[in-house]
Amino acid sequence: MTVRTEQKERTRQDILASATRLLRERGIGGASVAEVMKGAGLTVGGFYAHFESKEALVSASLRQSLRELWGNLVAGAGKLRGVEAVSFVVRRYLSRSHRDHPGEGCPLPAVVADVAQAGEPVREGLAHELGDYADALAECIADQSAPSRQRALALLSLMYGGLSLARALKGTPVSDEILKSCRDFARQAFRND
Amino acid sequence: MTVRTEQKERTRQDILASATRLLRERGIGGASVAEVMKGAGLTVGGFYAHFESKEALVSASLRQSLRELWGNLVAGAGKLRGVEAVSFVVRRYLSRSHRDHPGEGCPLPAVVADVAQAGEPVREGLAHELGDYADALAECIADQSAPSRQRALALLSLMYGGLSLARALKGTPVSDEILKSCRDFARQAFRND
DNA sequence: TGTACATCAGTGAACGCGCGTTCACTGATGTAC
DNA sequence: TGTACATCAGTGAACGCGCGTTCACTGATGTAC
Repeated sequence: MTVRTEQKERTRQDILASATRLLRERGIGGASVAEVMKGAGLTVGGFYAHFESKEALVSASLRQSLRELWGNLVAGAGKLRGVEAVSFVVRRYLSRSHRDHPGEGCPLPAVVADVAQAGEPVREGLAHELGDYADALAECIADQSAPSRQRALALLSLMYGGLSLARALKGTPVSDEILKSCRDFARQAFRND
Repeated sequence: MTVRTEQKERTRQDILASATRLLRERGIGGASVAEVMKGAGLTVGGFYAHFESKEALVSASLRQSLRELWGNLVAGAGKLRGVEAVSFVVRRYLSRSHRDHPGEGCPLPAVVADVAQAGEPVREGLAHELGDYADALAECIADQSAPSRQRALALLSLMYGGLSLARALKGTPVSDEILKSCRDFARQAFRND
């Protein structure tokens, strides 16, 4: 019994991992159920024994990968505070490496436009989560002054926007320019904190 | 002869206008050729007499609506310079009204993710155009110091990012927070210019 | 230990649907004489 | 001015395709006696 359910849980995680990679690389439309299952070494028919629908899969994948990415980012900053924490975070998030490997990075650029079209529950879920990341980031980037959720939200928007545009313009000189400009802009804004 | 071609050109503009509205509201996937034609009061079959493919339509629509939006934005700032120009631009672009009426606003949030998946020509086209807007914006937001394309690119990323996230979270308190945070962040960053 | 049965994770063909694109056709407009 | 023909913008049915989802089935694993 437990052996069976353990095996099934492992399979579920395989599907989730495959979905997460494909979602980040190609977006919701580009990650078909059949390809997700293929990526997990399975065939399409078995999918609905693990998830109620594609929407449920997307929702689960998004929550997990967002939490992982932003958790790592804030944890990675460690004891750094103020402009040093900002510098660390943008150097990682707004890096050419992050731009060039969407499959292992932030899922937001691939899904935000679709979320805007999605139902209220999805949007509320993401809102709640982004709020949490903003609070964590606020504490991390605060120095002498009090943590500012407002400035964290703006920094988050700048990072997301810069990465998304840089990816859309990948292969052109402007793409690199955008990454660098956003990194510098963020550092400068937090310099006198 | 000219009467015929004039009529046809007018029809082409109708199709383009319908496409532009649908593209901004629903993105590339959500704007089917049939619906675009219906929006122009036509039926689907006639489409290919005006555009070579859906991709060509998207490309033409994107170019036109981007140019219109950013042209208006910079022109609207008029003689304002420095932080006052920044303030004007973000008050317009990062407004609740802009967030709530995608059909008449910036097309970037609806298409950027798809552009990242598109071919090199599309990406290069957008890169060239964004570079131009950045240069125009740089001149507009410069004060005593020299125009800085770098800071314009970062401001552009912040605006795009903030609007996109605010739209994805529409209907939640975080959405309003993001708009305000980004406006304030931009103004503060250009205050000592 | 061996046999008969129950369970259930995963298979793969099939479904209905909407998409981009094609094409034979229509009918109003313009041209030739 | 009137008639026969040519042009061509737009119609609407049809195509092939990939999608999300369903379902009858398979075969390995676990249970009962």
